[in-house]
Amino acid sequence: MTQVRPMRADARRNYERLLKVAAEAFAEHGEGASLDDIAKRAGVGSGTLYRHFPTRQALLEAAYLDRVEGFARRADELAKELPPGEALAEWLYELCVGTIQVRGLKTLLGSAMVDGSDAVLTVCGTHVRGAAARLVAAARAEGTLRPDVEPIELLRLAHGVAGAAELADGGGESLRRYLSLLTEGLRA
Amino acid sequence: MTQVRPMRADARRNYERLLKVAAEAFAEHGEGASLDDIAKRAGVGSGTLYRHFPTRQALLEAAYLDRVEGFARRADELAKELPPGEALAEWLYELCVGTIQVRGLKTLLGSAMVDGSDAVLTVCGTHVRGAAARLVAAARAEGTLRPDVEPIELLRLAHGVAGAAELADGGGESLRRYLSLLTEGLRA
DNA sequence: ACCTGAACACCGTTCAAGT
DNA sequence: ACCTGAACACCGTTCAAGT
Repeated sequence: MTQVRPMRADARRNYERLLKVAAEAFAEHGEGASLDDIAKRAGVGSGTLYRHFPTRQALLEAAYLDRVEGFARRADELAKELPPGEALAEWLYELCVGTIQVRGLKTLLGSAMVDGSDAVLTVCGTHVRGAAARLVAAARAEGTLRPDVEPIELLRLAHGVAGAAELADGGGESLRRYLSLLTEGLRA
Repeated sequence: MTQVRPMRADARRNYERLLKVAAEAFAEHGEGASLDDIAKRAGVGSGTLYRHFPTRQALLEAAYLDRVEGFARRADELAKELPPGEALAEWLYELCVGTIQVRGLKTLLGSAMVDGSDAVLTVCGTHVRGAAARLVAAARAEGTLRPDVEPIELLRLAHGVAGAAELADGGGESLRRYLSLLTEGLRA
């Protein structure tokens, strides 16, 4: 393990300002938000932004890390409050709401669900996959979930359903309906 | 109805070259393909591109119109060959394959499925919604499809599932599985 | 009527100069 | 060690000048 030296005071200040501004900007303008604009709003040269976050993806991940951790914690909360099947359903619902409401989070969560060799060990991916795995295991043991469905598949399908609901009403009532269509199936 | 005067010969030539080049460019680089590049490759000034297609969306729609019409025709073919439920399933599958394989088509089909007041009467939307409506009506009459599912909902869900499959393996084997999970449901 | 391409505004990214 | 901001390349869009 490499030692992480503490940042210089000004660097740390810039880093945190960037994170805060970036979270706002991505939420407002989506994942395509202007990086130059983020640097300016944070009162920082554009080079500084690139020093801290070499790619847009890195900034996106850092900006929403706490939110993603929130989802992971929420999974365990729900697991205590509800029977496994309902906990899983509710968690997926809340995940979808976040996906739809916070522009930029969709891309981030999506990239945590791709089967690309490198993206698998992304911090964000670890959190969300872990949480899903715990909920799925419980629901399986309870016997309410098809035993052949993998956690990651569930995450991807929910991600897709969030997209479908977005097409319908930009995240209004249809989300709950579409999620229930997924769990119930389409057969007569 | 407004009379459509025939285009001047050079205009028509440019129009068609633009369509051809645009279809290639969108397929290769996705919906974000450089418009300037498309104009150059078509041997045309950038202003000419904007004259014919005032928005990127307009160009996208024109470039893939024949493909979308192809999907509509395919729906009727399948309706003759297969029992209604299977025809619907197969059509949705093929639609998803197109969505995944031809970059740019995803955005176009997606915009044909949004519930935005203006997008409803888009040419592309009319085609694809009409085809879905016919297949759904038959499957409903046959009794294999939940009677409360609207055609447009099915299109949106399939679109979402295509996205999910894209996350999995970029459009390989998982598409069939995810579509069947949707139709079968997730319950044990 | 239609086309061209220069002009403008904007953005991402790099890097030499500064502290 | 870190920051700044000018510089470069690229892109979308408009519009005056041309045929």
